[in-house]
Amino acid sequence: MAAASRTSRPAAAAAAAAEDHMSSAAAMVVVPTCYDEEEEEEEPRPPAILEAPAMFDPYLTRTAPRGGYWLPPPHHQLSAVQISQHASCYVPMATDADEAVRISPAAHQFIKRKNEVKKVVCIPALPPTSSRPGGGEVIPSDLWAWRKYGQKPIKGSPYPSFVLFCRGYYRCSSSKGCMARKQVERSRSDPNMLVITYTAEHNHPWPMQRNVLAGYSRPHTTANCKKKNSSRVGGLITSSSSPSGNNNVVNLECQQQMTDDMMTIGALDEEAGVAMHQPAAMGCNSIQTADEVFAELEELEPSINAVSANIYSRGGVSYEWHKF
DNA sequence: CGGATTTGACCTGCGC
DNA sequence: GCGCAGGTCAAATCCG
Repeated sequence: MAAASRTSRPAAAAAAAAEDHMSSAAAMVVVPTCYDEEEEEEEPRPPAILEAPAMFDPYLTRTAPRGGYWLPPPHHQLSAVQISQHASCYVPMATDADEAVRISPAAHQFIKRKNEVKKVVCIPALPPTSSRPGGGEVIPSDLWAWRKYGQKPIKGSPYPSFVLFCRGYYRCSSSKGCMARKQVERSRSDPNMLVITYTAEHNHPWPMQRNVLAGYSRPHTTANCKKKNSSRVGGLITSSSSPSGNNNVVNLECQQQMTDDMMTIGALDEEAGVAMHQPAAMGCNSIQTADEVFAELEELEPSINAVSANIYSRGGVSYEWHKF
């Protein structure tokens, strides 16, 4: 990225390398050490290990004290979460306290633009499975309704033309005038890691009824997927270098939407491990498994599959993380 | 008809 | 001032 290349700051220089290790945080909830401009040259503080509150919800604004870790309850450990209280924070690795995860250069640039309070959440993008088909309703942890208002390809991403590597922009639609926003993107090094950046605060109480989740609840039905396929295929690709018109891309897009939805409803809900596995509830019931998606994707972009092949295991329950 | 997504265009901040 | 990249807007379109 140009912004990264233009800066000689150690933070920016280490950002990419640090991202490479994010995947290893897959079973930990982390609240990072705040990183101030004046502390740039300091070593990362050794984090304190705390016990997460029983109702810990990464999608809300709870944070641990400076330099602390949240150790999630066992049933949360399927979904990795990293939270930073400010986007300018360094996020210490969950599995390696000696090594800090730096925010991406892009985020760093954004921080310098707007001195806003942000919260960064990283979770693995798990594919849904049919382990609980048509299962009971899972009350979402994140009751906010988000409306997507933009999407941009991420500069510096290995394949910016793929929706998989685009950044989505969402604003709160629960209440008009609410300035809360979030950005959703994939980690560059680990496409299965989703980085969510929350900006601003909600200026209204939680919507207490599920039917207000308009932003989330719009079903991504097969019809919607088909719609994308038939009338918006071109829109799925933001660059001419992509294999437009290929159904594989549509499937990938559909899967990412499902992943976004999982984040929106709160993948770290008390039933996190289960909630992630409801294709029927999520709509788009013709979704492929991640393996299938990436297997087909290999035909389009062999390198992408090389990155992704080690992301999921069957059923999306266990993970093995590799660095490329 | 209301509310959602999509996406090209436009605006803004930053480094050189 | 210029160019680049991120962020936002708004028209088009779709869906229940």
